[in-house]
Amino acid sequence: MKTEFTEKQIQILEVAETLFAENGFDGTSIRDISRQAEINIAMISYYFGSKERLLQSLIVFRTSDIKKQLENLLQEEIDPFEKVYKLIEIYINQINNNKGIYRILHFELSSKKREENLLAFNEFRKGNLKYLESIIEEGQRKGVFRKDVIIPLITPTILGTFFHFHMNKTYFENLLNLTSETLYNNYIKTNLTKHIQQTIKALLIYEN
Amino acid sequence: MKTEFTEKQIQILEVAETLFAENGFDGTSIRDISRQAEINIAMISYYFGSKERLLQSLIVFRTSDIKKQLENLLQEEIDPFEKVYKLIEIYINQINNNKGIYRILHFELSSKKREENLLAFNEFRKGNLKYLESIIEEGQRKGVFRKDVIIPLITPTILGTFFHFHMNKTYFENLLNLTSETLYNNYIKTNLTKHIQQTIKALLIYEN
DNA sequence: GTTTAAATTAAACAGTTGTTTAATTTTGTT
DNA sequence: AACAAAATTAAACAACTGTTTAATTTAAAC
Repeated sequence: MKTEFTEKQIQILEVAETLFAENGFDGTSIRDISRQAEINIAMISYYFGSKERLLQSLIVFRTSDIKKQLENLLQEEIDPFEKVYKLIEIYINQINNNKGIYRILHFELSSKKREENLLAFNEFRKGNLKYLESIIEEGQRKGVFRKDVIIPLITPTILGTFFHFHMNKTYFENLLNLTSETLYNNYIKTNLTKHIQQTIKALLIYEN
Repeated sequence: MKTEFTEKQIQILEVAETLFAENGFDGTSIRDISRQAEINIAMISYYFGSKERLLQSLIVFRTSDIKKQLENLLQEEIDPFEKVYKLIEIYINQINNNKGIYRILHFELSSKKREENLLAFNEFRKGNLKYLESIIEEGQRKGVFRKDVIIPLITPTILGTFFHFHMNKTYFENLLNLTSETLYNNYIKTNLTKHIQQTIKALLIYEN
């Protein structure tokens, strides 16, 4: 799989990202993409081979630097609480800044139809889980976290909360009076992030 | 909108539910549906008017009894913790028993393309939020819950955690060695439900 | 300036899409 | 049995799907 792209290819990828995110993979035709990217239909097959492989290129193009960020976090000499807080911040920022591709990943890759294309992404996720595990185990060794947390279920709570909020954007904009894009993004960066951090902290500390 | 359906219509709705859930709305053709339901293509237009209205009928057909369950819960004379626990159980059971339609709702109704069809479902959600609010406010009055929880963000944590787990079924089956459908469902009913209950309880109690 | 490769194009390809038609069969009522 | 309404059918509709073709234009190398 190629990992570098020309300007023209990036132009196509960016249009594809927008349209896939808005209308889904099946809901977007390569004619829609070529029209909006102002290129000939044949260029998509010419550059990427097929519509399916265009999606795969898009995934490679966008999911790259979160791994680096997590590696850096692991090295930092801060207490476990701070680390968990920062981990949550990294996740939310990363997804929030790449809403398009994560919406696509969330949608298209969770359907049975396209499970085969999932393998590389699964490895990515398992890697991320390793980082979370080592942070939590460090906190457990230091005696500040509970010992009976089910670590693999923490990710669904972090990401699930965020996704559920974001996937129901219109509903929450309406409910919380977030009348502009800025207000919406601010709400995510402050209230929602804080809510998730608070939730995970409480879960890691509270003994039943 | 019709709310009662004949046997033949239900047969079509059930096939549509399965296929929409598996392949998405755009990924399913009315020929796929008619083939699997063993009826003529024209019958779908004849009964439902269009493919779009078939989806709307399906939503009406499936999202009906959770409201009743929540109303009954509200009347019960049990302490706030128990009520929250039961609320979470009701949600998870309801979604778990109607995986198909909730997958469709989660996917199709969160795309910009179909936001117009969402109005009725939004009312349904706002109603559900009212029930949650009254349970939590009761707990706050009785002095057992924190006062600064953002109630509208609790639903994303409950539903988001569950959805994220379920939407990534293959990944978690693999990760947690849930080698059969029974094991997977048991894990949801025990571990995942408990994790969510524990998380929300911790959030409602723990003071920073 | 000529040659060669890369980029771009319009057109055609063979299928599939959702919907409608008009004809036929089945069902229920009298 | 005769009639009307409802259910079902195959066929056709025009529009759209992803992909490929062969011809043309552009760019790079010499």
